[in-house]
Amino acid sequence: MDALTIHEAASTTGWSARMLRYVERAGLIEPRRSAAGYRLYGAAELQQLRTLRELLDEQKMSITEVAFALRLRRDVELSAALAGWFDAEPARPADVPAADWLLWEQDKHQKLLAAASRHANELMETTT
Amino acid sequence: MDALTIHEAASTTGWSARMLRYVERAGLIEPRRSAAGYRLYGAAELQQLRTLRELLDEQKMSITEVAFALRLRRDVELSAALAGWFDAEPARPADVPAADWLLWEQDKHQKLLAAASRHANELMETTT
DNA sequence: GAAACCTTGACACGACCGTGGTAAGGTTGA
DNA sequence: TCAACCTTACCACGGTCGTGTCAAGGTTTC
Repeated sequence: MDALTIHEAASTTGWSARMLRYVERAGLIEPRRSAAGYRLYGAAELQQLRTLRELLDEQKMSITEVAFALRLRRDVELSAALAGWFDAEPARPADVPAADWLLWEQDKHQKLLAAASRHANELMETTT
Repeated sequence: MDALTIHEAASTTGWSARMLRYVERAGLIEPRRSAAGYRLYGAAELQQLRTLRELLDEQKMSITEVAFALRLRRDVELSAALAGWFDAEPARPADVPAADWLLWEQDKHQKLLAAASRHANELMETTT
């Protein structure tokens, strides 16, 4: 059997069944389903549920914030857009001549995109 | 003068003065202050305000989400904790022998931390 | 076939988010 | 000096988050 139903998983992890469904809808932990549609929590999911609780407590985060971090990690375009905004105006290094600014920016974004897609590829490889 | 007061900045960027204060409290755009405490928006801040609006629209994000992304980028411990959680259980590559798992994880985290602090250093250099 | 599970969907409710407004008071400039 | 700004600190209000509960119906087990 080696997989728990939702209330069993709830009582061994300290979450409520309601919250397990909520965590699933947030995209954080999606257990496999039985033929009839019952959620089946394996050892991996149980462990993730326990560490998720620690993560939320210790880092003072919310479930939606973890979900957003997940979105950030998956959506390369999004993280590139954010990185671009953060790295923009606030204090462009005075030693970079203004004419080179655009190129500098473009190069940085290029590197960032390359790194991001490299990471995405790694994920693909490890999960298949 | 070359710096705008809050209502001027508001009308040229399309935000409301109220929202400029809100964006500031979120830690996203913190204009310098005059001797009397008036907010002074320079060209950099105005540009960031305009691009922030595009960022929110195009990527369908909220101000608090951008604020969280900023926190992520600044708090290395936080991003390491998140990366650790994401990379944990879900599907550890079967080809990596279980005994090597811990080392593999540690190495990955080490690289991540190195990259993060490298990035932090870059930020330091460019902003000083 | 009945008890004890599971499913999704809905209502509820306090807390916070995104906004606007207003009040009480300090600053600036003609 | 006085109008037109600015500041912070509140009240308000619809929307979403985190959480519980309940209803209507399918599944598993004895």
